[in-house]
Amino acid sequence: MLALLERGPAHGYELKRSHDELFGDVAPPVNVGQIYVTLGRLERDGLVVHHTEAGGDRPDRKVYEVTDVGRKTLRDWLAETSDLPVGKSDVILKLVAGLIFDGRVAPAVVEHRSRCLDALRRLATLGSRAGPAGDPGAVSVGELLRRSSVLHLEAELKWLDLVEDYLRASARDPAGPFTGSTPGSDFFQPRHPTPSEGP
Amino acid sequence: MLALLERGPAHGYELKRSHDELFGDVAPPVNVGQIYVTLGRLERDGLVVHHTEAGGDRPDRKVYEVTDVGRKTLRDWLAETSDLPVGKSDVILKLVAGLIFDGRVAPAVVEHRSRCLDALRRLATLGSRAGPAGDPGAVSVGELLRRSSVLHLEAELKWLDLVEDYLRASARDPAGPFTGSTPGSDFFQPRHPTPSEGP
DNA sequence: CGACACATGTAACACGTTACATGATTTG
DNA sequence: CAAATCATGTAACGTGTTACATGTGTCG
Repeated sequence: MLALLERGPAHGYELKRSHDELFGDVAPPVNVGQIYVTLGRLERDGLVVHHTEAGGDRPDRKVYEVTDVGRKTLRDWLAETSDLPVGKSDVILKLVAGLIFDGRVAPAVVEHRSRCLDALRRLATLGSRAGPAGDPGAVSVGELLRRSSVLHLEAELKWLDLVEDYLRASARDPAGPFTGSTPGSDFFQPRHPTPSEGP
Repeated sequence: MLALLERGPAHGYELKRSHDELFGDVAPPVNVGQIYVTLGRLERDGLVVHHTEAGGDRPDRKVYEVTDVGRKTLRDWLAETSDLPVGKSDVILKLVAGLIFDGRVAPAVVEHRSRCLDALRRLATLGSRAGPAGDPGAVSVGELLRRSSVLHLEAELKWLDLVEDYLRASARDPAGPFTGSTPGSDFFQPRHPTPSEGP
Protein backbone atom coordinates (compact mmCIF):
# COMPACT_ATOMS: atom_id res chain seq x y z
CA MET A 1 0.00 0.00 0.00
CA LEU A 2 2.78 2.38 0.92
CA ALA A 3 4.49 1.69 -2.37
CA LEU A 4 1.31 2.29 -4.31
CA LEU A 5 0.86 5.60 -2.52
CA GLU A 6 4.43 6.43 -3.45
CA ARG A 7 3.16 6.96 -6.99
CA GLY A 8 1.16 9.87 -5.65
CA PRO A 9 -1.76 10.57 -3.32
CA ALA A 10 -4.76 8.32 -3.80
CA HIS A 11 -8.01 7.30 -2.19
CA GLY A 12 -9.00 3.81 -1.13
CA TYR A 13 -10.83 2.64 -4.16
CA GLU A 14 -8.05 3.87 -6.39
CA LEU A 15 -5.59 1.74 -4.47
CA LYS A 16 -7.79 -1.27 -4.98
CA ARG A 17 -7.74 -0.63 -8.70
CA SER A 18 -3.96 -0.21 -8.72
CA HIS A 19 -3.53 -3.47 -6.92
CA ASP A 20 -5.86 -5.37 -9.21
CA GLU A 21 -4.29 -3.89 -12.28
CA LEU A 22 -0.88 -4.96 -11.08
CA PHE A 23 -1.71 -8.39 -9.75
CA GLY A 24 -4.93 -9.19 -11.55
CA ASP A 25 -3.29 -11.91 -13.64
CA VAL A 26 -1.72 -13.79 -10.78
CA ALA A 27 -3.94 -13.10 -7.80
CA PRO A 28 -7.60 -12.55 -7.03
CA PRO A 29 -8.82 -8.98 -6.54
CA VAL A 30 -8.43 -7.65 -3.02
CA ASN A 31 -11.44 -7.19 -0.83
CA VAL A 32 -12.02 -3.43 -0.85
CA GLY A 33 -12.97 -3.48 2.79
CA GLN A 34 -9.47 -4.58 3.67
CA ILE A 35 -8.07 -1.51 1.95
CA TYR A 36 -10.03 0.83 4.17
CA VAL A 37 -9.19 -1.14 7.30
CA THR A 38 -5.53 -1.03 6.40
CA LEU A 39 -5.54 2.66 5.55
CA GLY A 40 -7.11 3.29 8.94
CA ARG A 41 -4.40 1.33 10.67
CA LEU A 42 -1.64 2.98 8.67
CA GLU A 43 -2.97 6.39 9.58
CA ARG A 44 -3.30 5.39 13.22
CA ASP A 45 0.41 4.54 13.13
CA GLY A 46 1.33 7.74 11.37
CA LEU A 47 2.54 6.15 8.13
CA VAL A 48 -0.03 8.00 6.04
CA VAL A 49 -2.26 11.05 6.39
CA HIS A 50 -5.43 11.94 4.57
CA HIS A 51 -7.35 15.02 3.63
CA THR A 52 -10.94 14.86 2.52
CA GLU A 53 -11.80 15.95 -0.98
CA ALA A 54 -15.40 17.01 -1.38
CA GLY A 55 -16.47 15.51 -4.67
CA GLY A 56 -19.25 17.89 -5.72
CA ASP A 57 -21.77 15.52 -7.24
CA ARG A 58 -20.09 12.18 -6.46
CA PRO A 59 -19.34 11.00 -2.89
CA ASP A 60 -16.49 12.57 -0.93
CA ARG A 61 -13.11 10.92 -1.15
CA LYS A 62 -10.36 10.61 1.40
CA VAL A 63 -7.07 11.17 -0.33
CA TYR A 64 -4.08 9.58 1.40
CA GLU A 65 -0.39 10.45 1.26
CA VAL A 66 2.67 8.73 2.65
CA THR A 67 4.47 10.49 5.47
CA ASP A 68 8.21 10.50 6.07
CA VAL A 69 7.72 7.83 8.69
CA GLY A 70 5.82 5.80 6.15
CA ARG A 71 8.55 6.20 3.58
CA LYS A 72 11.15 5.07 6.09
CA THR A 73 9.00 2.09 7.05
CA LEU A 74 8.73 1.14 3.41
CA ARG A 75 12.46 1.46 2.88
CA ASP A 76 13.12 -0.71 5.93
CA TRP A 77 10.64 -3.31 4.74
CA LEU A 78 12.33 -3.44 1.35
CA ALA A 79 15.54 -4.37 3.13
CA GLU A 80 14.02 -6.98 5.42
CA THR A 81 14.85 -10.53 4.36
CA SER A 82 11.86 -12.15 2.78
CA ASP A 83 10.46 -15.62 3.26
CA LEU A 84 11.76 -18.54 1.28
CA PRO A 85 9.18 -20.39 -0.81
CA VAL A 86 7.01 -22.59 1.35
CA GLY A 87 8.18 -25.85 2.77
CA LYS A 88 4.79 -26.38 4.36
CA SER A 89 1.97 -25.53 2.03
CA ASP A 90 -1.68 -26.33 2.20
CA VAL A 91 -1.36 -29.29 -0.17
CA ILE A 92 1.62 -30.72 1.65
CA LEU A 93 -0.17 -30.50 4.93
CA LYS A 94 -3.12 -32.29 3.40
CA LEU A 95 -0.96 -34.97 1.84
CA VAL A 96 0.71 -35.76 5.13
CA ALA A 97 -2.51 -35.48 7.11
CA GLY A 98 -4.28 -37.75 4.65
CA LEU A 99 -1.56 -40.37 4.84
CA ILE A 100 -1.75 -40.40 8.60
CA PHE A 101 -5.51 -40.38 8.72
CA ASP A 102 -6.42 -42.61 5.83
CA GLY A 103 -3.27 -44.07 4.53
CA ARG A 104 -4.54 -42.56 1.31
CA VAL A 105 -3.87 -39.38 -0.61
CA ALA A 106 -6.33 -36.66 0.35
CA PRO A 107 -8.98 -35.75 -2.24
CA ALA A 108 -7.75 -32.19 -2.26
CA VAL A 109 -4.29 -33.33 -3.33
CA VAL A 110 -5.73 -35.27 -6.24
CA GLU A 111 -7.84 -32.31 -7.28
CA HIS A 112 -4.82 -30.08 -6.96
CA ARG A 113 -3.23 -31.35 -10.17
CA SER A 114 -6.08 -30.32 -12.42
CA ARG A 115 -6.35 -26.97 -10.69
CA CYS A 116 -2.68 -26.36 -11.34
CA LEU A 117 -3.06 -27.34 -14.97
CA ASP A 118 -6.01 -24.98 -15.38
CA ALA A 119 -4.11 -22.10 -13.85
CA LEU A 120 -1.14 -22.86 -16.03
CA ARG A 121 -3.20 -22.92 -19.20
CA ARG A 122 -4.80 -19.63 -18.30
CA LEU A 123 -1.41 -18.04 -17.76
CA ALA A 124 -0.15 -19.50 -21.00
CA THR A 125 -2.87 -17.78 -23.01
CA LEU A 126 -2.17 -14.51 -21.23
CA GLY A 127 1.52 -14.94 -21.93
CA SER A 128 1.07 -15.58 -25.63
CA ARG A 129 -0.95 -12.39 -25.87
CA ALA A 130 2.21 -10.55 -24.79
CA GLY A 131 5.20 -12.36 -26.29
CA PRO A 132 4.12 -14.05 -29.52
CA ALA A 133 7.47 -15.35 -30.73
CA GLY A 134 9.69 -17.55 -28.57
CA ASP A 135 11.57 -14.47 -27.49
CA PRO A 136 12.59 -14.83 -23.86
CA GLY A 137 14.11 -11.38 -23.79
CA ALA A 138 10.80 -9.55 -23.95
CA VAL A 139 10.35 -9.20 -20.23
CA SER A 140 8.05 -6.73 -18.59
CA VAL A 141 7.12 -6.51 -14.96
CA GLY A 142 3.77 -8.08 -15.70
CA GLU A 143 5.62 -10.88 -17.45
CA LEU A 144 7.82 -11.38 -14.41
CA LEU A 145 4.80 -11.81 -12.21
CA ARG A 146 3.24 -14.31 -14.59
CA ARG A 147 6.50 -16.19 -14.99
CA SER A 148 6.82 -16.59 -11.25
CA SER A 149 3.42 -18.21 -11.09
CA VAL A 150 4.19 -20.41 -14.07
CA LEU A 151 7.46 -21.61 -12.60
CA HIS A 152 5.90 -22.45 -9.27
CA LEU A 153 2.94 -24.15 -10.88
CA GLU A 154 5.31 -26.27 -12.93
CA ALA A 155 7.22 -27.12 -9.79
CA GLU A 156 4.00 -28.15 -8.14
CA LEU A 157 3.11 -30.40 -11.06
CA LYS A 158 6.52 -32.04 -11.05
CA TRP A 159 6.04 -32.66 -7.38
CA LEU A 160 2.65 -34.22 -7.93
CA ASP A 161 4.35 -36.61 -10.34
CA LEU A 162 6.72 -37.58 -7.56
CA VAL A 163 3.76 -38.17 -5.31
CA GLU A 164 2.38 -40.57 -7.88
CA ASP A 165 5.70 -42.35 -8.09
CA TYR A 166 5.60 -42.69 -4.38
CA LEU A 167 2.11 -44.09 -4.49
CA ARG A 168 2.96 -46.63 -7.14
CA ALA A 169 5.95 -47.74 -5.09
CA SER A 170 3.90 -48.16 -1.95
CA ALA A 171 1.24 -50.04 -3.89
CA ARG A 172 3.82 -52.49 -5.21
CA ASP A 173 5.07 -53.11 -1.70
CA PRO A 174 2.06 -52.92 0.60
CA ALA A 175 3.90 -54.38 3.57
CA GLY A 176 6.44 -51.63 4.26
CA PRO A 177 5.89 -48.82 1.81
CA PHE A 178 7.17 -46.10 4.06
CA THR A 179 10.78 -47.15 3.94
CA GLY A 180 13.01 -44.17 3.61
CA SER A 181 14.84 -41.59 5.55
CA THR A 182 13.57 -38.91 7.80
CA PRO A 183 10.62 -39.93 9.90
CA GLY A 184 10.58 -43.52 11.10
CA SER A 185 8.72 -45.76 8.71
CA ASP A 186 6.05 -46.30 11.31
CA PHE A 187 5.10 -42.67 11.40
CA PHE A 188 2.22 -43.25 9.07
CA GLN A 189 1.04 -46.50 10.53
CA PRO A 190 -1.72 -46.19 13.11
CA ARG A 191 -0.57 -47.01 16.60
CA HIS A 192 -2.78 -47.65 19.56
CA PRO A 193 -0.47 -50.04 21.38
CA THR A 194 -0.50 -48.88 25.01
CA PRO A 195 -3.05 -46.39 26.37
CA SER A 196 -0.29 -44.79 28.40
CA GLU A 197 3.35 -45.46 27.85
CA GLY A 198 6.80 -44.96 29.29
CA PRO A 199 8.89 -41.77 29.54
CA MET B 1 -2.94 -31.25 14.74
CA LEU B 2 -6.03 -33.39 14.28
CA ALA B 3 -4.14 -35.69 11.97
CA LEU B 4 -1.28 -36.03 14.42
CA LEU B 5 -3.75 -36.92 17.16
CA GLU B 6 -5.19 -39.51 14.81
CA ARG B 7 -2.09 -41.55 15.49
CA GLY B 8 -3.26 -41.85 19.06
CA PRO B 9 -3.82 -39.66 22.13
CA ALA B 10 -1.00 -37.28 22.90
CA HIS B 11 -0.16 -34.26 25.00
CA GLY B 12 0.95 -30.88 23.75
CA TYR B 13 4.66 -31.27 23.88
CA GLU B 14 4.45 -34.62 22.16
CA LEU B 15 2.59 -32.98 19.29
CA LYS B 16 5.32 -30.41 18.98
CA ARG B 17 7.87 -33.19 18.69
CA SER B 18 5.79 -35.03 16.10
CA HIS B 19 5.52 -31.89 14.02
CA ASP B 20 9.20 -31.12 14.20
CA GLU B 21 10.15 -34.69 13.41
CA LEU B 22 7.90 -34.60 10.35
CA PHE B 23 8.71 -31.13 9.06
CA GLY B 24 12.06 -30.45 10.68
CA ASP B 25 13.88 -30.60 7.36
CA VAL B 26 11.67 -28.18 5.49
CA ALA B 27 10.28 -25.88 8.15
CA PRO B 28 11.36 -24.29 11.40
CA PRO B 29 10.17 -25.86 14.66
CA VAL B 30 6.78 -24.68 15.82
CA ASN B 31 6.46 -22.40 18.77
CA VAL B 32 5.25 -24.66 21.58
CA GLY B 33 2.98 -21.96 22.88
CA GLN B 34 0.99 -22.10 19.69
CA ILE B 35 0.31 -25.79 20.25
CA TYR B 36 -1.33 -25.13 23.58
CA VAL B 37 -3.32 -22.21 22.26
CA THR B 38 -4.55 -24.33 19.39
CA LEU B 39 -5.40 -27.30 21.57
CA GLY B 40 -7.43 -24.97 23.75
CA ARG B 41 -9.32 -23.65 20.73
CA LEU B 42 -9.88 -27.13 19.36
CA GLU B 43 -11.27 -28.28 22.67
CA ARG B 44 -13.46 -25.19 22.93
CA ASP B 45 -14.94 -26.18 19.58
CA GLY B 46 -15.38 -29.80 20.59
CA LEU B 47 -12.90 -31.26 18.11
CA VAL B 48 -10.75 -32.76 20.84
CA VAL B 49 -11.12 -33.68 24.51
CA HIS B 50 -8.48 -34.14 27.16
CA HIS B 51 -8.05 -36.03 30.40
CA THR B 52 -5.30 -35.16 32.81
CA GLU B 53 -2.68 -37.76 33.51
CA ALA B 54 -0.94 -37.28 36.84
CA GLY B 55 2.67 -37.98 36.11
CA GLY B 56 3.94 -39.09 39.54
CA ASP B 57 7.36 -37.51 39.64
CA ARG B 58 7.23 -35.44 36.42
CA PRO B 59 4.65 -32.71 35.79
CA ASP B 60 1.07 -33.62 34.98
CA ARG B 61 0.18 -34.00 31.35
CA LYS B 62 -3.04 -33.29 29.53
CA VAL B 63 -3.62 -36.06 27.05
CA TYR B 64 -5.81 -35.11 24.10
CA GLU B 65 -7.94 -37.26 21.82
CA VAL B 66 -9.86 -36.49 18.66
CA THR B 67 -13.64 -36.58 18.90
CA ASP B 68 -16.01 -37.73 16.19
CA VAL B 69 -16.66 -34.11 15.35
CA GLY B 70 -12.93 -33.60 15.06
CA ARG B 71 -12.54 -36.58 12.78
CA LYS B 72 -15.32 -35.31 10.56
CA THR B 73 -13.76 -31.86 10.49
CA LEU B 74 -10.47 -33.40 9.46
CA ARG B 75 -12.11 -35.46 6.73
CA ASP B 76 -13.87 -32.36 5.42
CA TRP B 77 -10.66 -30.39 5.46
CA LEU B 78 -8.90 -33.11 3.48
CA ALA B 79 -11.53 -32.67 0.78
CA GLU B 80 -11.42 -28.86 0.70
CA THR B 81 -9.61 -27.52 -2.33
CA SER B 82 -6.21 -26.22 -1.36
CA ASP B 83 -4.46 -23.03 -2.39
CA LEU B 84 -2.45 -22.85 -5.56
CA PRO B 85 1.21 -21.92 -5.15
CA VAL B 86 1.62 -18.23 -4.49
CA GLY B 87 1.20 -15.63 -7.17
CA LYS B 88 1.95 -12.92 -4.65
CA SER B 89 4.82 -13.79 -2.38
CA ASP B 90 6.88 -11.66 -0.09
CA VAL B 91 9.70 -11.31 -2.62
CA ILE B 92 7.38 -10.44 -5.44
CA LEU B 93 5.71 -7.79 -3.37
CA LYS B 94 9.11 -6.37 -2.54
CA LEU B 95 10.27 -6.43 -6.12
CA VAL B 96 7.24 -4.51 -7.30
CA ALA B 97 7.27 -2.15 -4.35
CA GLY B 98 10.96 -1.49 -4.87
CA LEU B 99 10.48 -0.71 -8.55
CA ILE B 100 7.74 1.74 -7.75
CA PHE B 101 9.56 3.32 -4.85
CA ASP B 102 13.11 3.37 -6.08
CA GLY B 103 13.08 2.26 -9.64
CA ARG B 104 15.57 -0.25 -8.28
CA VAL B 105 15.40 -3.85 -7.14
CA ALA B 106 14.84 -4.08 -3.40
CA PRO B 107 17.81 -5.24 -1.29
CA ALA B 108 15.72 -8.11 0.02
CA VAL B 109 15.23 -9.43 -3.51
CA VAL B 110 18.96 -9.38 -4.15
CA GLU B 111 19.64 -11.14 -0.88
CA HIS B 112 16.95 -13.67 -1.70
CA ARG B 113 19.07 -15.47 -4.29
CA SER B 114 21.81 -16.43 -1.86
CA ARG B 115 19.29 -17.45 0.73
CA CYS B 116 17.65 -19.77 -1.79
CA LEU B 117 21.01 -21.23 -2.74
CA ASP B 118 21.86 -21.86 0.89
CA ALA B 119 18.56 -23.58 1.53
CA LEU B 120 19.00 -25.66 -1.60
CA ARG B 121 22.49 -26.76 -0.63
CA ARG B 122 21.29 -27.74 2.81
CA LEU B 123 18.49 -29.84 1.34
CA ALA B 124 20.91 -31.41 -1.11
CA THR B 125 23.12 -32.71 1.67
CA LEU B 126 20.08 -34.06 3.50
CA GLY B 127 18.91 -35.72 0.31
CA SER B 128 22.21 -37.41 -0.42
CA ARG B 129 22.12 -38.91 3.07
CA ALA B 130 18.97 -40.73 2.00
CA GLY B 131 19.31 -41.68 -1.65
CA PRO B 132 23.01 -42.17 -2.44
CA ALA B 133 22.76 -43.49 -5.98
CA GLY B 134 20.93 -41.59 -8.68
CA ASP B 135 17.86 -43.64 -7.98
CA PRO B 136 14.78 -41.47 -8.37
CA GLY B 137 12.47 -44.29 -7.34
CA ALA B 138 13.52 -44.29 -3.72
CA VAL B 139 10.80 -42.00 -2.48
CA SER B 140 9.72 -41.70 1.11
CA VAL B 141 7.36 -39.18 2.59
CA GLY B 142 10.28 -37.28 4.04
CA GLU B 143 11.79 -37.24 0.57
CA LEU B 144 8.55 -35.88 -0.87
CA LEU B 145 8.62 -33.01 1.55
CA ARG B 146 12.22 -32.21 0.73
CA ARG B 147 11.61 -32.51 -2.99
CA SER B 148 8.77 -30.03 -2.83
CA SER B 149 11.05 -27.49 -1.24
CA VAL B 150 13.80 -28.21 -3.74
CA LEU B 151 11.49 -27.79 -6.70
CA HIS B 152 10.11 -24.52 -5.45
CA LEU B 153 13.54 -23.21 -4.56
CA GLU B 154 14.72 -24.04 -8.05
CA ALA B 155 11.71 -22.27 -9.50
CA GLU B 156 12.52 -19.25 -7.40
CA LEU B 157 16.10 -19.21 -8.65
CA LYS B 158 15.03 -19.50 -12.26
CA TRP B 159 12.72 -16.58 -11.64
CA LEU B 160 15.52 -14.52 -10.14
CA ASP B 161 17.45 -15.13 -13.36
CA LEU B 162 14.52 -13.71 -15.28
CA VAL B 163 14.55 -10.69 -13.01
CA GLU B 164 18.18 -10.15 -13.92
CA ASP B 165 17.37 -10.43 -17.60
CA TYR B 166 14.72 -7.86 -17.08
CA LEU B 167 17.16 -5.58 -15.34
CA ARG B 168 19.75 -5.88 -18.05
CA ALA B 169 17.11 -5.09 -20.64
CA SER B 170 15.94 -2.02 -18.79
CA ALA B 171 19.53 -0.89 -18.29
CA ARG B 172 20.18 -1.11 -22.04
CA ASP B 173 17.13 0.98 -22.72
CA PRO B 174 16.86 3.48 -19.91
CA ALA B 175 14.27 5.58 -21.68
CA GLY B 176 11.33 3.19 -21.77
CA PRO B 177 12.30 0.00 -20.05
CA PHE B 178 8.85 -0.90 -18.85
CA THR B 179 7.48 -1.72 -22.23
CA GLY B 180 5.37 -4.81 -22.11
CA SER B 181 1.93 -6.07 -21.57
CA THR B 182 -0.20 -5.89 -18.51
CA PRO B 183 0.15 -2.67 -16.57
CA GLY B 184 0.77 0.43 -18.60
CA SER B 185 4.45 1.18 -18.98
CA ASP B 186 4.06 4.23 -16.81
CA PHE B 187 3.02 2.24 -13.81
CA PHE B 188 6.50 2.32 -12.43
CA GLN B 189 7.31 5.87 -13.32
CA PRO B 190 6.71 8.36 -10.54
CA ARG B 191 3.88 10.71 -11.30
CA HIS B 192 3.03 13.89 -9.48
CA PRO B 193 1.42 15.71 -12.36
CA THR B 194 -1.77 17.20 -10.95
CA PRO B 195 -2.44 17.43 -7.20
CA SER B 196 -6.04 16.56 -7.88
CA GLU B 197 -7.24 15.17 -11.13
CA GLY B 198 -10.28 14.24 -13.20
CA PRO B 199 -13.13 11.81 -12.46
C1' DC C 1 -35.17 -1.54 -14.49
C1' DG C 2 -31.43 -4.22 -12.98
C1' DA C 3 -26.71 -4.96 -12.74
C1' DC C 4 -22.38 -3.17 -12.15
C1' DA C 5 -18.58 0.12 -11.09
C1' DC C 6 -17.75 3.79 -7.91
C1' DA C 7 -16.98 5.05 -3.05
C1' DT C 8 -16.67 4.34 2.00
C1' DG C 9 -16.82 2.21 5.94
C1' DT C 10 -17.79 -1.06 10.58
C1' DA C 11 -18.09 -5.27 13.65
C1' DA C 12 -17.00 -9.76 14.71
C1' DC C 13 -14.03 -13.22 14.23
C1' DA C 14 -10.06 -16.50 13.40
C1' DC C 15 -5.40 -17.21 13.52
C1' DG C 16 -0.59 -16.76 14.20
C1' DT C 17 3.29 -14.31 16.72
C1' DT C 18 5.74 -12.52 20.57
C1' DA C 19 6.77 -12.31 24.96
C1' DC C 20 6.19 -13.59 29.45
C1' DA C 21 5.74 -16.88 33.59
C1' DT C 22 6.77 -21.29 35.91
C1' DG C 23 8.87 -25.35 37.22
C1' DA C 24 11.11 -30.27 37.11
C1' DT C 25 14.64 -33.26 35.15
C1' DT C 26 18.55 -34.52 32.54
C1' DT C 27 23.17 -33.91 30.88
C1' DG C 28 27.72 -31.87 29.79
C1' DC D 1 26.70 -25.49 37.97
C1' DA D 2 24.78 -24.13 33.70
C1' DA D 3 22.27 -25.32 29.83
C1' DA D 4 19.05 -27.95 27.37
C1' DT D 5 14.90 -30.65 27.30
C1' DC D 6 10.52 -31.67 29.20
C1' DA D 7 6.00 -29.68 30.24
C1' DT D 8 2.29 -26.22 30.50
C1' DG D 9 0.23 -22.28 29.94
C1' DT D 10 -1.48 -16.76 29.46
C1' DA D 11 -1.86 -11.89 27.61
C1' DA D 12 -1.37 -8.68 24.15
C1' DC D 13 -1.01 -7.78 19.64
C1' DG D 14 -1.12 -7.58 14.40
C1' DT D 15 -3.34 -8.93 10.48
C1' DG D 16 -6.46 -10.92 7.35
C1' DT D 17 -11.41 -12.61 6.44
C1' DT D 18 -16.33 -12.40 6.34
C1' DA D 19 -20.27 -10.18 6.41
C1' DC D 20 -22.92 -6.33 6.80
C1' DA D 21 -24.53 -1.36 5.82
C1' DT D 22 -25.08 2.61 2.64
C1' DG D 23 -25.40 5.38 -1.19
C1' DT D 24 -24.61 7.44 -6.23
C1' DG D 25 -23.77 7.10 -11.21
C1' DT D 26 -23.70 4.61 -15.45
C1' DC D 27 -24.87 1.45 -19.03
C1' DG D 28 -27.41 -2.09 -21.47
